[in-house]
Amino acid sequence: MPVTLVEVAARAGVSPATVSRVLNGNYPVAESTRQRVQEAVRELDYVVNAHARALLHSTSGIVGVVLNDASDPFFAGIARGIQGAAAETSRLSVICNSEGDPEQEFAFLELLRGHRADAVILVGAAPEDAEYLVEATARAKGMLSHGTRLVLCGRPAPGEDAPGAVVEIDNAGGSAAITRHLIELGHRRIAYITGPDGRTTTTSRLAGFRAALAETGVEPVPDLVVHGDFSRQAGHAGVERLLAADAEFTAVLAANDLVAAGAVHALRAAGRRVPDDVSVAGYDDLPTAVDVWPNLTTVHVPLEEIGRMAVELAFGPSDQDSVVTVPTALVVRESTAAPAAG
Amino acid sequence: MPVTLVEVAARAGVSPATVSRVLNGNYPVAESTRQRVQEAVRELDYVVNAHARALLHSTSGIVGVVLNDASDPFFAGIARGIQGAAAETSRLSVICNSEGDPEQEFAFLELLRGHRADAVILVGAAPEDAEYLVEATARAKGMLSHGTRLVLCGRPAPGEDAPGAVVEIDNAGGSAAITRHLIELGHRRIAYITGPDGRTTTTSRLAGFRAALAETGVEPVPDLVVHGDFSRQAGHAGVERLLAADAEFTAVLAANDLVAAGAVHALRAAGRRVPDDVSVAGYDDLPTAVDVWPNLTTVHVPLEEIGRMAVELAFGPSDQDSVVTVPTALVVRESTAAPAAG
DNA sequence: CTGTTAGCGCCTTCAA
DNA sequence: TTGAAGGCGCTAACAG
Repeated sequence: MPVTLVEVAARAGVSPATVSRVLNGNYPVAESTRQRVQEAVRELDYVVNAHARALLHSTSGIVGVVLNDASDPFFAGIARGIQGAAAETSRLSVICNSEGDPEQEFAFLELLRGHRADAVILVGAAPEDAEYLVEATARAKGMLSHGTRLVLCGRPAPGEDAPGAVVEIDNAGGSAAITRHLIELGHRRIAYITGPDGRTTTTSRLAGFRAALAETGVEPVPDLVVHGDFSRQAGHAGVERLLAADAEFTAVLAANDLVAAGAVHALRAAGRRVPDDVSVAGYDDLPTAVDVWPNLTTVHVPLEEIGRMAVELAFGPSDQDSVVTVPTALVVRESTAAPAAG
Repeated sequence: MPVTLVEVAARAGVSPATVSRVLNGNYPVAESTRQRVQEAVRELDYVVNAHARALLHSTSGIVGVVLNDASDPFFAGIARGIQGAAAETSRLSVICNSEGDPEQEFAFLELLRGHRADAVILVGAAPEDAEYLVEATARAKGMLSHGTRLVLCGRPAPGEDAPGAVVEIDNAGGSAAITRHLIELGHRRIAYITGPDGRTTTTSRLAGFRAALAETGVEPVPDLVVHGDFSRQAGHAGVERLLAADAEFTAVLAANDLVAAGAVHALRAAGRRVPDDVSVAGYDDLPTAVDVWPNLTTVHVPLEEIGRMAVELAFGPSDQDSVVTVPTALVVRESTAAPAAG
């Protein structure tokens, strides 16, 4: 039903080729002809068919983004950066929520390949099991060999031989920094509420925590590490579990700010003051970190910038598959303090 | 560079048409042939070119979503619903952040039209000026006449004659309900921090507030209405302005939860306890509402459901342009209480 | 059941 | 400076 270039040509009394030339502007056309064509375009409200164009160029102007859940503020921040950078170059970003499910992730990859996405950006932690790794690497090679750039964002490369660019977050470093902060304040018994099992982000943040303990000679207490995911509920439940077990701790380090928010909530519900009785620290510096009271001490991760960087890598010179590691920064606010004396 | 159907056909030793039939499965093909074709598809890692297909069908499997900012939890919630519903029918949702700028909004509409989006969903408040209305109505007609369904989501139809389906939120109703809640608690001097000027949502929420005052005979105090936008900063600044002006109020009603969070913050910074000294209420029931302490009394808006509904309207029977109004519900939590005696 | 043909809307030679 | 012709990858007739 939409208007075609031929109709525009007819109306303007020129050939289709001429219309095309006016539209693309990369070819000399007489001023008067150009005027007539542009008028016809306006009158008919014509817009080029992106598909027909994509068919010729075998490029679509589409950037695929696959992430767990775009309504999660972590992903939302990165997606925002991607979308902005993509829009600046007239590209459309297609956001796909995989719900963290590899099946869905692959299904979206397939769909995006069908749409001949110019690039696909995979955002967020990846599963760590071997099966996934093999499959993912194979997929990655498939995309690349079919002309779609692949960028991993917030996850490490699946293996040495896996192609594609990578924007990594210094999770271990940030986690170590915030752990040291707690230790410097005088905390020795620090509880840790983890992210979801078997994801790269969970592992590296936990590793940073442990590294900082080791490095400063603070003895790790296995019972103080409780499992969670990246949700507020996990933080709440984690603290409740610690409390129910009569665990002794003066600080809680959470896998992210959402978890920290839940932890603060549970602590308050149990009558513990934050930070007077227990310090709480988060990760990611999500917008919510300053809604929580007391405002969360956390690790800042430049989400939007990470998204923009991913787009740059996707469309920059692709001579080598670059790996960029984004630094993180400790942000001290109100939720951490020295432990109560005694 | 990607593999084409012809190559698959060559490898399988059949004609392109046969491959097409196997792929689409809507035509009888001998089992043995099918096997051979499928094997070739696998070996070559072939995926149909969605553009070539779209060219034939003049349908693209793309749902365009235009909103202010996908990282804003309000939009994120709706977008999530849209994305889920779209994915269930193998459609790709394309999210475009217009930053609330009509220019950008129109630019995206254009882009999406170029991609022959099957439907476009416009999410969030619309500007109220006449110029925009005219332009928007014209655009809407353009899309429709070119075969793209249009759904407005969280904004009223631009005019009687404007085509397209609409999912409206009962903003005035929810606002009135929460205002009545405050009045019933005993509040008479209620401050109101508005959303951004000249947007439909701002207007209708404010209207609901005023209607409830009128209906219950509480005298409105113009000085207690301060302007804001939908951000935390606005809430903070709004309260600071009220305080600086020595305004007397026992409750603050905010245009949304983000604003309410900022208001709580500013009140606490000024030494006022919430809800003991001042009650605070928000709107939208965003995830953050329960991170704020005290947990926010607010109006629940079923964001994800609204998104799903928009998709249903987009692809449902289009005989008539339906208008659905989504009800809202008061959620009483901890941030509101009776005013201090005296 | 399978192959051949034509054409979706556009752009890019090649000629004029 | 402009027009005519062919083809991008796929599918829907139409034959066989």
